[in-house]
Amino acid sequence: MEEKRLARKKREFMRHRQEILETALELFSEKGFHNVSMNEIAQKAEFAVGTMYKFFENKEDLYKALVLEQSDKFHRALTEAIEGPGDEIEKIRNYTRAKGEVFAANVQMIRLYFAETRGVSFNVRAGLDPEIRERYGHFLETLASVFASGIKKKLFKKIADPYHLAVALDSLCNAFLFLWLEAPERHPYPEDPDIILNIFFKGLVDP
Amino acid sequence: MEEKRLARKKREFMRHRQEILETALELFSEKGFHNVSMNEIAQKAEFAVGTMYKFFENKEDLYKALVLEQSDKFHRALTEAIEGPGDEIEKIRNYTRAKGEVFAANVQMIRLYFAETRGVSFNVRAGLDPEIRERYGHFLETLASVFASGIKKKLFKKIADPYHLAVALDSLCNAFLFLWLEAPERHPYPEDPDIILNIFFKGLVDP
DNA sequence: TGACTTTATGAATTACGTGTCATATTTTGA
DNA sequence: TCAAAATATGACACGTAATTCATAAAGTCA
Repeated sequence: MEEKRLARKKREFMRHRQEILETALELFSEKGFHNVSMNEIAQKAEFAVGTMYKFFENKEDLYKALVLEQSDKFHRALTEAIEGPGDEIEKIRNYTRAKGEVFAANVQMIRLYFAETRGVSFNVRAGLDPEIRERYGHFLETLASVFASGIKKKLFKKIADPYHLAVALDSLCNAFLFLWLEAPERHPYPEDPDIILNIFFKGLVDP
Repeated sequence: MEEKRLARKKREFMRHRQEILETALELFSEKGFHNVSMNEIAQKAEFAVGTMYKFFENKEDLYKALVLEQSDKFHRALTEAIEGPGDEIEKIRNYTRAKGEVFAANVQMIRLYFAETRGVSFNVRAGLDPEIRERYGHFLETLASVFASGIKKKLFKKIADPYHLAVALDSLCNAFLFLWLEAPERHPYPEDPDIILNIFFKGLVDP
């Protein structure tokens, strides 16, 4: 019974922690790290300020936990998409679709995610960047390997280095996500991944 | 003689103002708006804190002046590139080259510029965004019109809406600039714009 | 239920950064 | 050269927000 009690305690602890993270996500994504106070988070999450520090060492720690957790979710979804079945063209298509879907379903995360992965991370003095960036870099490598094998199989023309292709595709997805974020009704991307695939696959001028 | 003196004073004032802006650029681009104090800028620029307030109303005002000045420089260079001579293909090539050149020559600005144009602007509460964003949006329209006329002349295939093409090209440039920023020796872009043009013009799969 | 342990609370402490202003320094013009 | 005007200075007043901790509340178990 001792164990069960501990387990319940632990579960409860984790649930509370999660509630705080969710609240923090809302606030950080709306206003940015420096424009949100611990008091504000505490109030919105219905805890006392002091209680926050039972869950996280300090504000930066809370922020890091949040970004790591979220980016993990993203990278899992994307990796799954390109490691699923299908040939290389299919994988690229799946990746593009998955990226649109995950982001559309986690709008709040988009700003935060870009702020951290795109190197404009002015939020946390140091320490977060490396972890996130490395994970992001690793993911790009995985995507690059899809292009590499597609080129080997002659499915793709060798118009650029595979890693560069990965970077290019990813950046197109990001750019269209931004458009959509600003004016969802006017832009097609997460709805219709072909917008991106057309540009990427077809090329602008005749050979 | 009265006038001349005023002119010299004015020139000196402007020079000092410029020095402060340059120092602020270094610091902001390295650490971000919130992690740089007025004291720090003052010290590095070799002025007293109080003096800073002779040049700028407050910290936000200084930041705005900086970003506006810099983004102006950028947009002028880019607009020039696409409004210069040559057919549409040439213009796109010029734009891609110019973007690489301007950014390579203003490395410090890159982070700041992206932070503001990409909408991850958590830096300043409000007011700056609209101006910069509008200018950026306007610039994309100009670029889009190049694609539109290229399509009309059948120089380009109509694989996407011209505005989307503009967004796509711009985002490719940005992505490659980031790569270069992280590891200049390993990445080609500002040196060799064809990396981008290949991807953009050729397309990955055969028609 | 009541003594004891664990956890939550939020007022108080502490740290820090902006912006001010009385004073010091420099410039100007006689 | 010197007094008046203009300008620069930086110690400090002030506000804000992170973090702590003495105390209150809740939970545990005999």
